[in-house]
Amino acid sequence: MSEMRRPTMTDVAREVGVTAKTVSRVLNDEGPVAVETRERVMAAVRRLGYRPNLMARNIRVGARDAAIGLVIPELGNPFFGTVADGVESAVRARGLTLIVGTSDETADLEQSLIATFLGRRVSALMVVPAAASDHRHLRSERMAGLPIVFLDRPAVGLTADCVVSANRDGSRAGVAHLIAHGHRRIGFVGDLPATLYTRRERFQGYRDALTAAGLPFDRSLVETGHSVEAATLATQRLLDRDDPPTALFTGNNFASMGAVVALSRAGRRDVALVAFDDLPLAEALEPPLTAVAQDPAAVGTAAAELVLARLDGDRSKARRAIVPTRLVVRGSGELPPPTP
Amino acid sequence: MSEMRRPTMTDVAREVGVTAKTVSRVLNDEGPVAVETRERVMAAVRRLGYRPNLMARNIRVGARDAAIGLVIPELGNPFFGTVADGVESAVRARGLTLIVGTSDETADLEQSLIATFLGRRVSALMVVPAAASDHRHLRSERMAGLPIVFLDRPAVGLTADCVVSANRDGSRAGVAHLIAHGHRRIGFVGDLPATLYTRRERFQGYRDALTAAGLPFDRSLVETGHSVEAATLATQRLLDRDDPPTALFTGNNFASMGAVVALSRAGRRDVALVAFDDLPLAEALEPPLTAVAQDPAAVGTAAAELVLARLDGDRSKARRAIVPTRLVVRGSGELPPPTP
DNA sequence: TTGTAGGCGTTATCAT
DNA sequence: ATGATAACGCCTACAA
Repeated sequence: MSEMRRPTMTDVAREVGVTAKTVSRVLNDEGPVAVETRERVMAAVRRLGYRPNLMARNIRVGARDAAIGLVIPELGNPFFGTVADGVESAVRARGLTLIVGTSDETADLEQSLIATFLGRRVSALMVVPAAASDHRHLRSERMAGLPIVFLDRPAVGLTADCVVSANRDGSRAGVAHLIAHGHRRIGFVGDLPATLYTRRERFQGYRDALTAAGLPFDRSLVETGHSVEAATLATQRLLDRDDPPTALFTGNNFASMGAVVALSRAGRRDVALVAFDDLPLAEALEPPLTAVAQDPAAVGTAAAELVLARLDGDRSKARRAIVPTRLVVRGSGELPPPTP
Repeated sequence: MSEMRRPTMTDVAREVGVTAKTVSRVLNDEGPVAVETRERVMAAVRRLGYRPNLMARNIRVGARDAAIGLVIPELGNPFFGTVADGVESAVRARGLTLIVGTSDETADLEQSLIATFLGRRVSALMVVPAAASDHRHLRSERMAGLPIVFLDRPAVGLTADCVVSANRDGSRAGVAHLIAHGHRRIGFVGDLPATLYTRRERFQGYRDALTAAGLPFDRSLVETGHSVEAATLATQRLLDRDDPPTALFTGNNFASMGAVVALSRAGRRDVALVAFDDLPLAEALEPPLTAVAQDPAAVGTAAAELVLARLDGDRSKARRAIVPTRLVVRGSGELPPPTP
C-alpha cells in the first residue's frame, strides 16, 4: 500500500495519447471535442481514479479560492450552530465551500483565523465578532474589494456589511408585553460582558419599553450572569429581595435557562417571564415559556446572500440588514402580577 | 478604491531588491539569510501587506492541503454542532483548517461534498454518515493512505476508523435503571429510520436490559417518531393504551423532547422517563429529567485525535473508539410504578 | 478538433 | 549569503 502520487491531468493525457489541454476540455465541457476522444478520456479518468486538483485550478490568474471563511465563537451553541448551518447551505448552493473556525469569543483566535483564511485567498469573509475584538486591521482587505460580512454583531472600527437580529426592538416588544399584563417592576437578567453589542441593544430595548410606559428605571433590578449557573444565582438574588420584581426579562439563552432553573428550584410559578431567544423545550416548561424568538438560520442565509451579491459585483455601500424577531406567547409572559 | 492585485512574493522581492527565493527563505526560516536582508524583507512585507498564498505553496510542495474535511448531517442540531466544535478545536490546535459541509442526512449530498473535499486534496476526511449512505467509493482513497474517520455512526461497506457513543451499553443501563425502580412495562420511543445505526444500537440496549431482567419484550410498546411532533404523538399513543407502560425510554433527543411535551400536555407526572441524550433544560423540567448523557465534544476530539495520529504515521489497523455515556439521575427516572 | 506556449505564486535544486 | 531556473497542476490565449 505505497504512498503513490495522485494521477494528474498529464497522466490521464499520456494514458489516452492526447494533451493535457484536451483532457481539460473534456472535464470542463469546454470547446469542441471528438466524441470518441471524450469517451477515451473519461475511461482513463475512471481507470486512473483521477480527480482534478481544485487548489491548482484556483491558483490561476488572480482567482481566489472558491471558498468562504466563517469565523464564529462556537459551534456547540445551537444559536451559532444554526447560523453556520444557514450560511453553509446558502454558500454550498452556489458551489462554494465553507471553511470554519471557532474563536471561542477571543479576539486573538479570531484574528489568527482570519489571517489563515486570508492566506488561503478565500473569496469572502464572514465573521461573528468575538466580544472584545477590533476590525481595523481588515480595512485594507475591504478596500481591496474583499467581501466581508459581519453576523449577529457589527464590526468594530470598520464600516462593513452586517446582519443582526432586531435585538432592541424585540426586547422592547417583550418587555412591553409584560407591562401590558400589568407588571411595573420587571427584572432584567443579562449576560456578560455588559459591553457586548447584543447585550447593550437588548438592555436598551428593556429601557425603551419602560420609558414608553412611563415606568421608572431601577438599576438594582438589573442582574448579570454569563453562564446558566451564574444566571441562576442572579435570578435568585432578584427573587430574594425585600421588594422582588413581579416579572423577569432575560437577555439571552443562558440567562433564560438560569431564570427557568431558579424559578423551578424556588417552586415559583407566579413570576412572569419573557425570554429573549427561544428555548427548545419552551412549551414543556411550567408554565410554558413566552419568548422573543430569533431566527438564526435567517441570519445565516441573509448574510450569505449579501456575500453572494457582493461576489456578483454589487458595489453599493455597506448596509446593515436586520432580521426580525417574533414574540412567541406560551404562558409565562402572561402571568399577572400578584394583587396586593 | 480600485481592485488591486494582491502583492506577491516577487513584489516584495523587487521592493527590497532581492529575489523571490530570498523572501521565501526569510518567511520560512530556511537556510542562511543576512540579518540585514531579513529585516529589510520583513519591513517590505509589512509595508506592502503581503500574505503568502497558501494555495500556491501547497501546489508547489505537492503536499496535501493543510485542511481537513468534515461532513456532518447538520450544524443546527446541538449534538452535531458540539461534535463539530470538538473537531475544530482539536484540528486547529494542530495548525490545520477545517472545511465543513452539511449533508442534510442525504447520501447524495454527502458524496458530492466528499468529492469536493477530495478535489481540494484535504489531508483527511471526517464523516458523520448520512442515514442511507454507502462508502465503498472511498476504498481507493483509503488504500492510497488518506486518513478517514467516521463519527457517531460507522462506515458502510468500508473498514475504517470510527468513533461512536456507547449507544447499546448506555441504553441498557438506562432501561436497567427503570427496571431497578420496579418497572416491568417500559415503552420505547425511537427515531426514524429504524435502520439507522444509532437507533438500532439503542433499541438493542433496550432489549438487552429486558432480557437481562427476564422481562418479556412487547413489540407494541415500541413507537417511533422522527420529529418532536411525531414523537409527541407517538408518546400519546402509548399513554392512551388500555394497558399503558409505567415508564418510557426515549432513543434520541427529538424523541425525548416529544415525550416530555406529551407528558407535560397530559399533565402526567407519574410516568417514569429516562432519555437517551441529555437535554439543556433537563433539570428545570417537572420532574427533572433523568438522562443517558452522551459526550459529543469527546466524540469530536477523539475522532480528531485519531485523524492526527494517522497523519503522524500511525498505520495500525482500523479501530473503533467508543465514547462512554453517563447516566444523569435527576428524578424522572426514579418515579416508582403505581401500586396496584 | 487538437496542440503549443506561457503564466499563476511558490519552492527545490543547483549555481555563484 | 543570494540568485537563476525549473517545476508543481491547471487554465488562457493563440495557433495549427
